[in-house]
Amino acid sequence: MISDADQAQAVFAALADPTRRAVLHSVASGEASTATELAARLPVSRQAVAKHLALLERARLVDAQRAGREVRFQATPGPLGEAIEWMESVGTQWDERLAALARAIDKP
Amino acid sequence: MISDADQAQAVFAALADPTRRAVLHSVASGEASTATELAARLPVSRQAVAKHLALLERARLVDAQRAGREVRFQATPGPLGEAIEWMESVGTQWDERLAALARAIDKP
DNA sequence: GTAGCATGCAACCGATCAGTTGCACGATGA
DNA sequence: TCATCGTGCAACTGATCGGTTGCATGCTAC
Repeated sequence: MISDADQAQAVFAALADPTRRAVLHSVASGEASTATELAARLPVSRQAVAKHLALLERARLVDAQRAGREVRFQATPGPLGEAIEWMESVGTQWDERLAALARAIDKP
Repeated sequence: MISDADQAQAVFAALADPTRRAVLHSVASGEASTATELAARLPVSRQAVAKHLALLERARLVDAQRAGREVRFQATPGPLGEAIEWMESVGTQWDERLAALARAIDKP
């Protein structure tokens, strides 16, 4: 089992690469759903796309489904939400810190 | 000028490393705010922390302020929000896709 | 002024990553 | 059946990254 922190980290790592984000975008919008289709749209080889899809699958951002001789991918919504939650929790710490600073300045 | 997409990408790349997330967490919560303080709390050298802080600063997640002979860092809330917006926009594409799929299944 | 502390800069190492090419395997359709 | 197409596996290269050590610089306090 992967912990929430590891899950969020896998999502951030997956989203850090521009090509991978393009792959995810194409899959999420339904423009393409197999490695070959994606490679035709992007300026990289099919193998490069396949590697990105494998990484996205490990991060649980996409899901693979075999259909005959081809493998179709689709986006799964869950993990993105967890990453957003993490970011919001850290952002809240920010805000509290800034609020505390503001209070400290207001009350001398 | 850095575009929004590049900005979001810099944030994701910054958040992909666990040590860097620990650094950001400590800075955001106000536990430590100089490279030396952070290095004392984390199992890495001061230089490693300094590199992480430089990267976080490039991603505009923290802000440096010189105070005499030391440099204090503080978190800046903006870019995290942009990254969240990007994730939510992609997530919305997901949801619309899944909704369309559900409609297609419901209406034969 | 001088010792001490925080920072900055540079070189280096090992690991990981993005990408490629080449080839083998399995399903499909004429 | 056999040519074709999509996929999977493996090896390789170049670049980047996280981390270290060593040394120089600059502020501070006694």
